[in-house]
Amino acid sequence: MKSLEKHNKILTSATKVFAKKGFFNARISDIAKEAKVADGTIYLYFNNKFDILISVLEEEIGKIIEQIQKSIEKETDPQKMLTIFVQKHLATMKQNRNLAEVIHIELRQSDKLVKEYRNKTFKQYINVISHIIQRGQEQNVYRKDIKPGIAKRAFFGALDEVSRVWAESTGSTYSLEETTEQILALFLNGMLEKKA
Amino acid sequence: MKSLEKHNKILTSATKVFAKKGFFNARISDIAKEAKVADGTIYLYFNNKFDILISVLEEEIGKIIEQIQKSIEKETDPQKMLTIFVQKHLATMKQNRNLAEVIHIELRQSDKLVKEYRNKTFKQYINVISHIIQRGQEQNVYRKDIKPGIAKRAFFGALDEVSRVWAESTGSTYSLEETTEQILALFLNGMLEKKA
Amino acid sequence: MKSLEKHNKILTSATKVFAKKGFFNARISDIAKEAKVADGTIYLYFNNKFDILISVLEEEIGKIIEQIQKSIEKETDPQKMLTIFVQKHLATMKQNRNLAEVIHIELRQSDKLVKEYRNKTFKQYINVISHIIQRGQEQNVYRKDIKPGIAKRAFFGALDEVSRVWAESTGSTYSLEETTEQILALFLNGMLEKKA
Amino acid sequence: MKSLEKHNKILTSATKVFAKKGFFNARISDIAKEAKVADGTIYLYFNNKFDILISVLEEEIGKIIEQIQKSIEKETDPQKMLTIFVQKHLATMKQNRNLAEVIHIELRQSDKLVKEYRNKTFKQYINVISHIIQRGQEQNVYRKDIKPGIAKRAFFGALDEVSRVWAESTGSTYSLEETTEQILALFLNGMLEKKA
DNA sequence: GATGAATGAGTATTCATTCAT
DNA sequence: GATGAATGAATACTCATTCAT
Repeated sequence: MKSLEKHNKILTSATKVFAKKGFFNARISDIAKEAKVADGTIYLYFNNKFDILISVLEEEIGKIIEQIQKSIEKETDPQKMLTIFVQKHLATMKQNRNLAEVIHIELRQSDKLVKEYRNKTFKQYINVISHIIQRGQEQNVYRKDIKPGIAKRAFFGALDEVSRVWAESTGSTYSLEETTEQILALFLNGMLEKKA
Repeated sequence: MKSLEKHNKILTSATKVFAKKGFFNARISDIAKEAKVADGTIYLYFNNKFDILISVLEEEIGKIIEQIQKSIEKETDPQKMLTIFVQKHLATMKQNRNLAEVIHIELRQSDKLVKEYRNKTFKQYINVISHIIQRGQEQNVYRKDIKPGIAKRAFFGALDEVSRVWAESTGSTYSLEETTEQILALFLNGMLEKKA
Repeated sequence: MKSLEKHNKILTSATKVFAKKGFFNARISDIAKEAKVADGTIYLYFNNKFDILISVLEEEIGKIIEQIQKSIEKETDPQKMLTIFVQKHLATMKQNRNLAEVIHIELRQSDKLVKEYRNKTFKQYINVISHIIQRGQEQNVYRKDIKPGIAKRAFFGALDEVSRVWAESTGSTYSLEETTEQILALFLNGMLEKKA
Repeated sequence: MKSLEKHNKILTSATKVFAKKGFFNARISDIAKEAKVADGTIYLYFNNKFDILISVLEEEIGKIIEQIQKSIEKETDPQKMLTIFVQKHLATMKQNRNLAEVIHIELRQSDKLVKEYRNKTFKQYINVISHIIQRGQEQNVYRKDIKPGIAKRAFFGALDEVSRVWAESTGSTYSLEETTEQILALFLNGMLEKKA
């Protein structure tokens, strides 16, 4: 049974096709061709077209979320945790353009199942940010008047939008290091010039 | 003119339907029913289904962008400009749930025409932010090491994500005033506790 | 709205196609072509392929059953009633070959819905026979040891099988009059030579 | 031979599945699962799905026909022959529900090959009846005005319909003995009360 | 202008059949 | 012989779009 190998091959192919055409414009035959299998073979591994999308979200994004969460758990210093979070998130998005595109586009779908997924696994990811902020506030590193519930969304939104440029642009853009540094500078110190 | 009235009625209905079902799951007959016209009537005002979406983006979002830009142009103080931008943006998104939903979801579409629109009108909107930052930097209000090209995206991303909560949530969330204040505090002063 | 006309046209065409190919081998496009409408048009009048079959059974057979029942209700003499029943049944079956074929073939389907129909409307038809027999027994016309519940089935089965020949055969067969006479003779007098 | 055993196992399983779901709704995998073999194994014993159906008709029904024909051949008295025919036919149908169901349903198929089979083997079976009647007429046991060509069909149709009840019903029905007796009484003596 | 019945291109999915192991 | 993963042809059904009224 070479099942797992083919399962992953289809998932990668689907990610590629979804990234290029979007879920609704993607054809099962496109994915099959990309994965070099017959159309029917796809249905040996997935229940239907939508199941493929959900699997991409669950499995592929799931892996990323897990990785990032793990690398943060080792740290205790909020500053370091936040830095790692930004670095890892942006690095992953820059690395895997197809997956980044799918996250940017398909995760927004108004479909009930997609929303369900978003509300389950994804919020968990965003909450990592608020936990870091809370810990930082307890340690008097972060300002107490910052509300973690709002800040976590602002922070994630910023990362998400910033990384979208990589997925959609073709030419050269800001580098990973530069972007990481700027985001951290922005959120940690703000834009205001410190008055003497 | 009766025509314009119907044109707008269809556009509003389409926005509502797109918000609820998403573009691909929306049926022309859904929009027709919502607008209380016959299916065929829609084709007297729009070329095709996609044209309706583009029109929603162009006209409805266009109006908003124009309004916000106008109210900012009157100001010269970067701090006030930024404050107005945040207030207006969030207020509009909270006011018009349907449109907010369409912006959140459909503006991400991988479709070529949608991307084209985004690259044209939308970037113009985002650039309002970078212009404000640049002006602030010239006036020594904002830090010079902040790169407006990255900051504008981070800023917009934050606003976008923060406002998404209103579109998708059913229960009570953070208020408009609270959110506006927090976003400004975050981006202007950063999260770091100012050491004495 | 020329709805009813087209509805019937599709129903007749479907009956013809079902008769020729059987339900499962019939293609929607076959029916559409036969009815000279587009494939999609069929779905304006029927929910799905199966609904067409059920409609043929319900509407077309329904009409026949109704007709036969009416012409019997006018009579009170069991002998005349039975004669009319046999005549009408066989005449109808000989007249409309396509419908006869569909009744013979598709009414046997193991499908749940078909069974449901059979159990509802069809039994009602068969029970006409047992009622006639009962009345005849009360009037001392028919033998009391005949059980109407079995006899009604034997009677119907005989008619059904006898009429199948017309639907399936291409050459000449027994005439309507001949067959009617024989069936009546058989069931009324039996095959046994009356001993003096 | 192990092969023959498996051949029969598949045939029995197919009969069961066909009886339950009907030929078109039956899946090869259903039959394979029922027979506890792999899907591919079936194709070592049969050419295709349709071949299985034909084989069920040919082999399974063939055996029954042969048995009944044999038990009749021993007799010379038309009355006894007819009695045996009815007894055996009904007994077999009541005994083997699955096969009875397949005969009732699938033998009606409009498929060319099925029709061919019916026209070949099956008519031979029905003709047993007409031969008995003819013999009875020669011996002055049966009335001369009965046309064996029509009567054989009426007779078979009656048996067929009467036995269908057993295949489809779940509750209690008329017993085998009762039904046999009634059918014979009906066809031999008719329904008419003998006037003194 | 407005209607909505009619159109027919387009596609996800099924499942009989094959064949490498 | 036996397996069951892989194949890909086949088709019911949908829905954007048209056009006669």
